[in-house]
Amino acid sequence: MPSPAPSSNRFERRRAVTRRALIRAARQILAESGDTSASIQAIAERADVGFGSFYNHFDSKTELFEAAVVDALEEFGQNFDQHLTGIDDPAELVASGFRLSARMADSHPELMQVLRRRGLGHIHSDNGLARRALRDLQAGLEAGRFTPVDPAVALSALGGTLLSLAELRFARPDLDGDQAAIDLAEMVLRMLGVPPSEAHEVARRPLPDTAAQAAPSR
Amino acid sequence: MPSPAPSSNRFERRRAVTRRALIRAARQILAESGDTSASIQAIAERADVGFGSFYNHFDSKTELFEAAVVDALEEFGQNFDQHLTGIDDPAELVASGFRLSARMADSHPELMQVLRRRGLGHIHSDNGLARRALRDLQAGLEAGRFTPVDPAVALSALGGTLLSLAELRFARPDLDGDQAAIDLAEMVLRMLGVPPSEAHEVARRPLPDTAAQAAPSR
DNA sequence: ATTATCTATAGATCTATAGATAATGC
DNA sequence: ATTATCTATAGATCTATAGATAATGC
Repeated sequence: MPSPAPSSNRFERRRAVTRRALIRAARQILAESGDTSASIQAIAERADVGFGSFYNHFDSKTELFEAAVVDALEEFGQNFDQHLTGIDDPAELVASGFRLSARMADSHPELMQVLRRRGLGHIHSDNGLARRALRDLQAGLEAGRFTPVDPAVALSALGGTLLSLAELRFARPDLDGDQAAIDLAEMVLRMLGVPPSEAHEVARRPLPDTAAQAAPSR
Repeated sequence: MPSPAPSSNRFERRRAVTRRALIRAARQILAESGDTSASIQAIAERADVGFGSFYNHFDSKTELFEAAVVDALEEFGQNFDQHLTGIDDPAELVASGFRLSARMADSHPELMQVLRRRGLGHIHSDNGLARRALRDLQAGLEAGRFTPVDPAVALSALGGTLLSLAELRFARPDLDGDQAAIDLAEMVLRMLGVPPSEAHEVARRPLPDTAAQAAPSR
């Protein structure tokens, strides 16, 4: 869906380009104002696509915006894979993912805004971010690193705190974002059952160097 | 705002009735579908109010829906005051509030839906629910019951987990709601720094009997 | 021949306002 | 006399579709 369609003929590729343009426009709108009442005409214009083309790809605006959110969460998840390879300890994975997300408020503001505005409804759906979070949580539960609990409950707690961190960055720009992320990461670890002293240490382990990694793309 | 206007003359009272009718209609819409693109005409009709009256009270739909959310959160907070009087331990207050909220998914579904759909953006604003949460958190921090942290960060974490609990109830109706609330309350206490064994105990203290209290109002 | 995009447009809303109606203040 | 509500409506969108245009498949 986000990839340039590894598929066959030129028709399909052209189609995919139009679809992607629409989704990208929808993502921008979600990030900038979150106002999904923008007219289909305005969206098509922003995507630099003929008005009628919209109906070749989506039946309704709702459908388009849903696809845009899923697309953004997929990219969000891929960012994780890109930056957090090589970390084995589930507790460290969770804490690092948390802190990395906070930094994405600066490095990928569009993704972060989409998460903030639409993430809640996708905590328990299958998408690039939730899928990865659930995987890490389950690994931690099985390894005995976290206190046993229904994985869906753990996922709720993790997702909710992540969303609230995103919101915090916007409601209180005066706070030190990195420090707030560390504090919340430590709290999340305690929440999952990591002993307090250990949570304190794990949440402060150096992050993989984000700057050295691949560019933000697009 | 929610009270019948302790004010003076009949004009003002009539005005307040119309305004309340509009807010109530907006709350219903937020709870039922969350679709804020409902036409002003449809909203006025639902409120059983003349179409043009809308403009006597609000400049835009956005303004109305904002007012509706604040109104709902105020009622949410009042519900807390009603049911949690007499609890002194901040940790128990937080856990009980959490579990009480979960029950409100059944007893006050409209309030819960409004919280779920619009709560995130109000975690750090002054409203009936956040105000009370911040007060309890600060009491716990000052009493040394919670691990020291910026109150705004603690509020974020508490608010985020509460929202995610609301979402969990809808995404996974198969789960035992009370049990999930107890589990999450326990996790929240650990997150705030209450020692694990104590968190386990506090989260399971009997709740004040909700049934015996005053009726849901209106 | 097939398929996607684009332009133009009909019909259906929807918003905001003007002006009439009804109710209260003083 | 003042104020709020209500009804009616003009003007401005907005959606969905029909039909023309352009590009590729075979």
